[in-house]
Amino acid sequence: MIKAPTIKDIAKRLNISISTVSRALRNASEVNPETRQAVLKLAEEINYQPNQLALSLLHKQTHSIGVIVPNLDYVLSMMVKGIDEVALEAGYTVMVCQSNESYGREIVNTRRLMESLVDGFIISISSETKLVDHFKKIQDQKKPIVIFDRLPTDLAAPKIRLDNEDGGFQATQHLIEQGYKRIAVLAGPDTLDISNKRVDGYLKALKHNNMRVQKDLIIHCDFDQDYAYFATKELLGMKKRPDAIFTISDRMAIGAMLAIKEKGLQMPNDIGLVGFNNEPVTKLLTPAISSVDQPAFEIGKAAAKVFIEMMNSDIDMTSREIVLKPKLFIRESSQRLLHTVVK
Amino acid sequence: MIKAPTIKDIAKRLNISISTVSRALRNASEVNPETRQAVLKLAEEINYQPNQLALSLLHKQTHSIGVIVPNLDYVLSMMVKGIDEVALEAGYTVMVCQSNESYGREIVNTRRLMESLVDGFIISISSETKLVDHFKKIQDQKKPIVIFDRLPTDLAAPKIRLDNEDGGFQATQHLIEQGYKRIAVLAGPDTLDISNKRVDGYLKALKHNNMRVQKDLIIHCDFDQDYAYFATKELLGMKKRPDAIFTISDRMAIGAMLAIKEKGLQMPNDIGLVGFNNEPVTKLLTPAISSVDQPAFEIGKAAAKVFIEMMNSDIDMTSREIVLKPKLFIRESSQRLLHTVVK
DNA sequence: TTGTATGCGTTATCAT
DNA sequence: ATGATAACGCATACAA
Repeated sequence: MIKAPTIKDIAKRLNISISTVSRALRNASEVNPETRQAVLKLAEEINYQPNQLALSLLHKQTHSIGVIVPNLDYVLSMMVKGIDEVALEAGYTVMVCQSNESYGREIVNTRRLMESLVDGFIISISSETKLVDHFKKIQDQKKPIVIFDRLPTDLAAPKIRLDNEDGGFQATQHLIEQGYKRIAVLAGPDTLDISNKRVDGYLKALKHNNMRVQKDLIIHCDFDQDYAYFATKELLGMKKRPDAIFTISDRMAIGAMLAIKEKGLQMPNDIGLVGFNNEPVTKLLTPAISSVDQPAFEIGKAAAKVFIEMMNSDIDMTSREIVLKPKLFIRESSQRLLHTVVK
Repeated sequence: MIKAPTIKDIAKRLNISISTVSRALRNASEVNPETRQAVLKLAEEINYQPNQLALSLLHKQTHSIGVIVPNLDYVLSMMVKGIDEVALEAGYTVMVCQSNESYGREIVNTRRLMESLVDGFIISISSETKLVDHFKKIQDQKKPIVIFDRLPTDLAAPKIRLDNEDGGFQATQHLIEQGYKRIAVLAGPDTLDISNKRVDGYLKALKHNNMRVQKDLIIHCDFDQDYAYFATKELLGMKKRPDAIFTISDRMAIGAMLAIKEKGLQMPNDIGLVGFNNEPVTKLLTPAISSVDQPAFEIGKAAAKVFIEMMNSDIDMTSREIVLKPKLFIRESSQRLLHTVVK
């Protein structure tokens, strides 16, 4: 390992002081033009790169953001892309760590990022995470945290999220308008707010239409496709089976779809199906699956913008909450009326 | 911003020297047990965290790896997961940056990561990248680079990759065995080795079966689904249209599939289709698409392992090349014989 | 057992 | 216009 050249090396070879070199390099204050030229030339020659570690130590800033996400599925990777976009623009480098939906892993990631380098965090929590002490420790060190997508309870930090309740409402309302009467919902883990909010929207839609809520049509399970498959099999085995299913992710919708096909039921006539996330795959399946689209890229961008703002100002933003609207894309799996009922 | 506590603070409050504090904290050498207890207690109390920046500056190591990928699609995000797994285990933090298939962006990412923090790089190049000067600069600074997935020409670095030629061969050989006679290939950008190698495999299979190569059945286009769609439309408009298509990604296979369906052709009878990557979606489509699976997670793990090895030893590994084997998954889109011909 | 001094690479302050 | 020096937080060789 040959040591990278430093200003000291330049100073030595040019027989001038390191302060002069430093100044010449940064075009600061008064430096003899000839001296500067010489410095610049030599720097170029030996491929001098300032040591950012030293600078960071000096300025107590690394210009990097730690992003912790539970996974890198379609939606989250779009969100990360959004974060990346804005961060890069603002001169920040993004470090992405996956918690793999594990609380322990999330703690490790947090510590590693925290210990070392980042100026702050943009976080979407794992499905296992209930306690947020590891995040509070970050804040104890006065580093900013922005929360996006999945919200923990009990953390004073700006939040950027989808209007999940509205998403659940739109999906359910649509199914109701299509004449479905017994609508089941495959919800995710009940530890997650995105899960619960979408169910809230579902409940709200039922209420809005004076429909009765049936507890046994609300299934909490993992986000996993397989879980959804088995849960759907159960649902379809009921004496009075549901005639529509709203799943809070497209992965789950696919699991449900497999179970439905296996049972020999036709979508949308025998049963309706609406997913969530609007993954590209929904368009490609037969039948194409209706799905609630979320502006993932925009959510990521918004999160990064708030982060940058926090870094650049001292005003308290912990109560800031930005809510973006979802949009339902109606496809074959749920459209059994040619003309949607307009109310 | 309240300043984070340092050993200096501890030393001051305990009226001892910072070196003693330092030693007590790290259980190093001889320290009076009482002194140590006091230090540990206070450190705990004020939530002391060592400043890794200072340590990094001292040791010239950050224990972080810069990973640059063109995007975070299914395969690459699996690979990154593999890298993450091994890196975490070895005490490294992974910084992921996306180049978005842009040469310029890749340079920026490289510089940012390089300038600041990482001990080395694990890289898959963008489709635009032809020159690798920005990578050579890294090596000039004696930081290790491991290349995975997509290989640049002209860079002396260990490489972990799929046997792409074998993948292309398997796919084509299978189509031939199914009796397809005019097999087209939708190749990716001809700047990418993964693209060219898969085509090489295609050519090899044709030759192996004494079939004639037809230049106009080899189409180079973007990895994009839309490009594949239009390219397929062209192919199907030919006087003597192909009776099978091998696409070097599943995204492209989907584009091809849409064009095929639009034309009213049936898979696998009228036309066969084989994709690449074995994305989960291939199983779900109608018909399910045959696809060449790559051990993405394993490739990522292997890349990280080599990286760690490079960090821990001085032996030259630049000529090391690890090649993992793909595996064809045969599904409806290409299987028109009930029993595969065994040769 | 503990303290002092130096260095990691850089910038900023104060002299010269 | 330029140089010397302190400081950032820590580890360590050396001195006591």
